[in-house]
Amino acid sequence: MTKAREAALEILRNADEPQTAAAVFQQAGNSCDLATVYRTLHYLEKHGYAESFVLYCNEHGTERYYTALSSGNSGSSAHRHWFHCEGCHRFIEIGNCTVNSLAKEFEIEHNLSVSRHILYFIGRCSDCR
Amino acid sequence: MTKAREAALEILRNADEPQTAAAVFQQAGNSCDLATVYRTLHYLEKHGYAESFVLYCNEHGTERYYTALSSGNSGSSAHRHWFHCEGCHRFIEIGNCTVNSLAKEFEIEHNLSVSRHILYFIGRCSDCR
DNA sequence: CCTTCTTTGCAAATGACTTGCATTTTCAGC
DNA sequence: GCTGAAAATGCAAGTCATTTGCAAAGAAGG
Ligand SMILES: [Mn+2]
Ligand SMILES: [Mn+2]
Ligand SMILES: [Zn+2]
Ligand SMILES: [Zn+2]
Repeated sequence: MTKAREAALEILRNADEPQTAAAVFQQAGNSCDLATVYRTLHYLEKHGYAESFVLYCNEHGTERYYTALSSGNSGSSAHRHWFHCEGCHRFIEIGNCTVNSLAKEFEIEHNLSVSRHILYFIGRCSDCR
Repeated sequence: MTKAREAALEILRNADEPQTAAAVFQQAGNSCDLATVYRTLHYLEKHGYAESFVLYCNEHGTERYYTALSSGNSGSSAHRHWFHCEGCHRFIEIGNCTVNSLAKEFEIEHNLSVSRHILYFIGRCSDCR
């Protein structure tokens, strides 16, 4: 765990919503190169410290968003899903992920394996409706 | 409905899985410009003839995939969700979308409105496991 | 025909993300 | 501590899906 990785992970952990590479870069105070931020996020995801999803929004286009995953080995956090507001572009966490059971059924039905799934809502939050 | 739009929509309707702009372009036999294909897909989505989602895959990177939506006014097709195989990159349709009820609950709980949602599975199909 | 509005082709631009390469860190073993 | 190989980083250039400006081609209506 290098300094840059520790820093990025801490930023994700303290964030209350998914963060783009650019956001992490900025919060890191430009203390390292953007390319390093990208490589760092890849590392964190690959090693189970974070997960990501791509989301398209009219205003910001297509970007990858990252969230911390509580400690690869110890912690138990199931992964999370989010609602994204098209007005203020904030994220709101969606409660318990009920997709796993659906995935299980699908796996059996088709004799295949689902390694992960992506789910998110798009709409307008109470402030922006 | 121009000729190019009709052609693109027909391609989406005949496809048994989501198509990228490049795929539509190619199937159209390069009969029109790629830029036109993009504009056409935007048109189809905006007017309820198609829907899309962005998906990231190691091999093809981040791309937008389109599917036909049975006829904006008449047809009744609820939208669909897909499983994407990381081995052969084929898509398999996931049965009935059970996310709407989840979205409804979320709307009430947070007093907001969910206009759409994105859900897909990633994994390996029976041929590729 | 003629005018006006929309669509298209072509080429250049955009922007998120990736990569090659030279330089710096990290860190295990001495 | 010192040393060398392996891993990480900065910087700059590249990639690639997607978008956009603009002028030419079509469509619609009178
Ligand atoms: Mn947004
Ligand atoms: Mn794929
Ligand atoms: Zn909002
Ligand atoms: Zn497969």
